[in-house]
Amino acid sequence: MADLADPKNLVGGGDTFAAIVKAQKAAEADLGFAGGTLVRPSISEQVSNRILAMIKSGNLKAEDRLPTEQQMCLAFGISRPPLREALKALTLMGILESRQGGRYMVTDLSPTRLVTPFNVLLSVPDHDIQVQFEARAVVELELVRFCVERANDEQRARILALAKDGRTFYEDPVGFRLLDAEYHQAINEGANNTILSTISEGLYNVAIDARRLASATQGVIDISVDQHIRVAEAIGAHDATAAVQAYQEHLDHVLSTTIQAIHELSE
Amino acid sequence: MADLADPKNLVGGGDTFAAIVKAQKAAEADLGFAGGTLVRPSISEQVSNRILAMIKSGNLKAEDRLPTEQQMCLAFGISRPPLREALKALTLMGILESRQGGRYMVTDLSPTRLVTPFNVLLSVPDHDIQVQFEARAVVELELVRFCVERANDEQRARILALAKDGRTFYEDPVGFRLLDAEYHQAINEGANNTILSTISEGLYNVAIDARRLASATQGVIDISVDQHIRVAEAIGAHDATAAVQAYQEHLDHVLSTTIQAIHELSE
DNA sequence: TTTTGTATATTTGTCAGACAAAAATTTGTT
DNA sequence: AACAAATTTTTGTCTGACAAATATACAAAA
Repeated sequence: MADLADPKNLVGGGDTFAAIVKAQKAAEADLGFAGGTLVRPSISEQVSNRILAMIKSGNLKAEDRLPTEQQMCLAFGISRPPLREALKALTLMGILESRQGGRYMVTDLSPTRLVTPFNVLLSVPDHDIQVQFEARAVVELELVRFCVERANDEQRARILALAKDGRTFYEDPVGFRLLDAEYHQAINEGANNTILSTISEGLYNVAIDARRLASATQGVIDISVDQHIRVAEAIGAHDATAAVQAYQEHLDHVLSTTIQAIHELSE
Repeated sequence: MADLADPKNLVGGGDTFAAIVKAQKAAEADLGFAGGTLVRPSISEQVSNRILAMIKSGNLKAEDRLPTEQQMCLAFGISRPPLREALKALTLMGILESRQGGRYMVTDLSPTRLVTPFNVLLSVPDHDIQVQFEARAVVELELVRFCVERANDEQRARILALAKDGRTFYEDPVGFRLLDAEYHQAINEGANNTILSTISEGLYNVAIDARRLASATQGVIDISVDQHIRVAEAIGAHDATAAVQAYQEHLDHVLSTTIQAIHELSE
């Protein structure tokens, strides 16, 4: 028990941090917590709500510059720490942005920024690969279908160009993953539904660790590139059925290689 | 160098992207990827991301207690203000909670809690609502289909019972919304895909403000109850086509009444 | 006149120490 | 052993200070 309180054992970074959490959980497992959440809002909470209210009411518009911290402290009648806690919270939510030496600014408030919470939703770990890919199939197949219906010629051309660029990366898994992300993003943009796109990106990021394994396997990239091109060509030809079918094959391929990579890892 | 970040410059050129990727990789290599060194964004943002990463990786689970601020300062090698900025940011996002004198804790991470801080900003124009319902249709129609395939008899019975219970609430909008949430959750459980269920719950909670408006309107609840029952009966009869069709009609109905309610509000 | 480089001032980022308020823990009493 | 009071711990807030990056003003050069 004493070692938990000893600061020397805590220095060194995140791994230590996680160890503390686990040790304390083990030590205090039986200490329950009553659910009575009766709290008066902290100053930082009030301030961030007031700033949000200003944005909602139009007193603060997108791209507006905020007063300096000093002025805001004076205006709200508080000190810097709680003010900064509020500003930082809004910054992390994608509502404000700041640069050292510069001033705080309201972002463009684009829908893409504001649907960020869905990415947090998906950050809850779910190690069931099948469930993950089933969810991806539901969301991404529909995105492909929308893309066939809605993408303009420029977007179609970009998707095809990105698909063909994949040939450059037959021997470069890291580069291919960057291209792959760009390719999927291009399809999402063509589908023109910000919420579904954000969900898709979240699912993609959840699966990225597994993908790192799979894409290092010989021959996986070639097949993926071919499938990307087939999907892109079907999108270019406005053929929804073919695009969806090709994308389904792609997902099946990624799923099977991912499972295989995981099995090989555990041997 | 700003042109590298501009997507437009990637459209036509076949291997433009390849060059950029290689340049980026070279730049990243120069920076040196010593995992422990924290340099680029502000400390509070880095700490926020590291805590989020711990949640994502499972090192921090829902309802876990965090170390004290002092211990975390030592663990991360930083001082209190930036640490508190990070903790407060996560608190306002509904990921952590704190009580003065107590300790920081991870919340239950329920979709409701995570979505609530954001839907202040998500409830504006018509086309956003269209996008929202389109996303709901994609996810929830597939959940209904899965539910038809996978739910056991007990789950089907529960769904039908909840649907019929709705008749009790013809004159009680508040009670009906509670029942409605339970009904949808029952379908989600029957579908047996945790990720899609989480997404569905998140979308449901984003729309709940608008729903409050709509469900206060005369005659809306009766129609919803009828549609709920039709969906439930189709699920009970293992008829996927009928269930999906009935649910689609339900979504269309909710969408139109929601838009109407918003329009009436702005007059 | 326009451009460019430099020096200054402003502003955010981070640190340190201190105290109040609320909760958690320990101690004392019955 | 159970309950109540006192002590300790922990978060919330304040003040002051300095470093780092940026914005600004100004002077010099084309």
